[in-house]
Amino acid sequence: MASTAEPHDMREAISHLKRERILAAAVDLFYRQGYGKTTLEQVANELQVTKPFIYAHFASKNELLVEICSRAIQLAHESLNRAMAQDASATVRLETVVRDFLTAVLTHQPHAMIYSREEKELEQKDRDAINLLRRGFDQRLVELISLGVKSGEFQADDVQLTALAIGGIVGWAPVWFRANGRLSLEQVTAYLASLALAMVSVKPKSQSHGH
Amino acid sequence: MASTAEPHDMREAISHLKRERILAAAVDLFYRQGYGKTTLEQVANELQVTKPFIYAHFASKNELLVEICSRAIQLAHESLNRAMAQDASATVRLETVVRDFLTAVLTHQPHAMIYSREEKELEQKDRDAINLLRRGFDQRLVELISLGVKSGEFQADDVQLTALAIGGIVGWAPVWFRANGRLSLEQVTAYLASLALAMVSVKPKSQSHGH
DNA sequence: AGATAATCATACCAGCCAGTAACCCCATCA
DNA sequence: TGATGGGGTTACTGGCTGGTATGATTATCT
Repeated sequence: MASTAEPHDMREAISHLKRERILAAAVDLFYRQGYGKTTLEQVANELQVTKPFIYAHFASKNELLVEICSRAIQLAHESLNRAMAQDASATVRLETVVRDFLTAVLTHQPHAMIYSREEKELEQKDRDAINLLRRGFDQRLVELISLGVKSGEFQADDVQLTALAIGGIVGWAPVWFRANGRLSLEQVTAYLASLALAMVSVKPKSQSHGH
Repeated sequence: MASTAEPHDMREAISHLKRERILAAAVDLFYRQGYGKTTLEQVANELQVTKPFIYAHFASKNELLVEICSRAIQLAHESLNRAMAQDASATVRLETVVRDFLTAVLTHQPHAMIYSREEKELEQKDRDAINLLRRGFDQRLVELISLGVKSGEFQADDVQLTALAIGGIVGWAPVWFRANGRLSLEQVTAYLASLALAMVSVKPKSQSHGH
């Protein structure tokens, strides 16, 4: 009787594992080829299985995309929540937010790219739900910058535009970042965060950004 | 006999006009629905014609996309050339480059968005040709910033990353910009240009950004 | 071991849509 | 008014691919 519980957990764990594998393969192919040019058979081949295997775990090709995009946003939001949770000056918090958020989108670069590229391929309702989250990011950034302006730490004539500009630096990073490039992920995020601070007129604490 | 020349010009002009109309309709639909979800019949409907009409002017659906993406880049490059041509300080030139470039991508917002979204849908060689141009933009920005650093106008520990950050502000703008939004295009470009200058530690000439 | 059930492959279907072939209409000329 | 031809439509095809019905294969339980 004690043995009946474990197999059930096992089943669940295996099923979960398979879902993850499928998603990983899909992410890889969608990232490299684009959603439209990727067939489910290619995804299956990558896993050495066949199409029905995928349909045993996902209802449709579109569901794969939805799951990938949702995760992209969730990851971003989690990092945002962590960064915002700390109780510190607006300067420190903005620096942390940019760094953490950049870390999230760059460590999950394919997810981020797929989301921004294939957004239009989603069903309407999925788009709406996801875009709501995006609005949230910009909104929180606005609030944070406003806070810094009020406290006298920041200087910004237009907090909205400033937030969007910072969003641009972050959102564009997955386009050009290469994991094995000249600079490490930490160096990139640190430097870009300092640039974000410069946009709100925070003088860089003249520290080298390492090498 | 003098009448034979004009009709030929006419023919050409008409053919050109038709191409432009087709492209305009395609841009509109690709922008709103995405390339993958848009059928050529929809494009034809938009123009009150039928599919073969399109094929009389374009060899394939893909050729439409290539043309649109090429134009996006060409427009950007032209504005870049104009801005770089002037003989002025690095500060003035960077300000102009960012403004002009932003103006280009925002006045042709759909082109810019289609290009960045559907890049993967292009044939390999088209992608290569177009991406070559993009590299050029970043490269020129790097050179310009380096120039400003040498002249003492700018301060930037890493000119490459700084250029990419500016590229991010510009490249991301079409994502959120709304033509009938709170701020005019001129206000947006002016403000974002000032933010770009702030990133290279150029103090804003404390001027209001208008309303 | 034999029944049962879950899992995945084989084999297939159906619809959508890019691209085409054949025709038609109308303007322009003789 | 009849011939010519180019521009456009109607009507079609063919292949690709998302999705599925069926069956083989293997694990699980009695």
